[in-house]
Amino acid sequence: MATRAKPSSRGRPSAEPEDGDPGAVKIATFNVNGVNGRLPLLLRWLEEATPDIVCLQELKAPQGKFPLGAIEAAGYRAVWHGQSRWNGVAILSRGSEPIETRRGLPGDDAESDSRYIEAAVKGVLIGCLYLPNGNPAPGPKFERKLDWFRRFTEHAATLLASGAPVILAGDYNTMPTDLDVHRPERWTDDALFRPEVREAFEGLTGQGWTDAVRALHPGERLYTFWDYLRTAWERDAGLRLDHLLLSPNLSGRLAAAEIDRHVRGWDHASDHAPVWISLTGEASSR
DNA sequence: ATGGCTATGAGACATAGA
Repeated sequence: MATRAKPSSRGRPSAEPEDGDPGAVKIATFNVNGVNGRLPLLLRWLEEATPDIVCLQELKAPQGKFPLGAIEAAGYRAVWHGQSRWNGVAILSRGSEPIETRRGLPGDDAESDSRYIEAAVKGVLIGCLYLPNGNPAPGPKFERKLDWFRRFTEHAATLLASGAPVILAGDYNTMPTDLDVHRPERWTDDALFRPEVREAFEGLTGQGWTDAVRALHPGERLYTFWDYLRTAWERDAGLRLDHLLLSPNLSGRLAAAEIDRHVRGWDHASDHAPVWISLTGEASSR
């Protein structure tokens, strides 16, 4: 391992919730950057972390090439929305069947990328998203990102109005604040950090959603992504792009929120690390 | 630093990622 990498400093292997709450639920999001190429690492992490619910992004696999057999052998059922070569999202549930409630956003058409899937899992509604990157900005790709963000925000409002307990988890391709960027002054014109995108994120959370990781780590510099280029991992030159947003009726159950940084240091890693939260069981509300 | 790396599917490279 290179000199300054600190994969275990904040990133000890994720543990079960330590409060002895039998109803606790652990929910994770992980941009795997290729679910088949990453399968051994994904299975290793699932066995170590034992999340109850997992949102995956960037499957980079068509619908028929999702590795369902290996996922089921690891104890998970799954729904997924594949696409050849790029994008692709999935929701995994340990020991129970996710009940798919939607694939794609309102306003998508037959040509749209596979970037959203939604399912009822273990008493919560899970929206799993992969928001467009948007670079280069400005330009048509950036406009498509903003349009996707706008339609997603409209859908999020509909979900809130339903009164259901909802978690919107995935790769938002958005650094919400300066604390989420290694060198913010270098990113001001980038599609991941431009004011329009940060404002879109603020508009979304302004509906009442809780950015779970930030809520439990205020003021802390946090990253979930480290580029393969320029020894970004070894220099800890990262970005926080992967977020779990909680509806107001879930925020009181938030018990832990962590980034499994050490997974980024494993051989053949994704450029993203898994991010997870745990919710207390409903019976043990505090 | 329009540089560097990694993934996919097609086809002996192109394209996207962030």
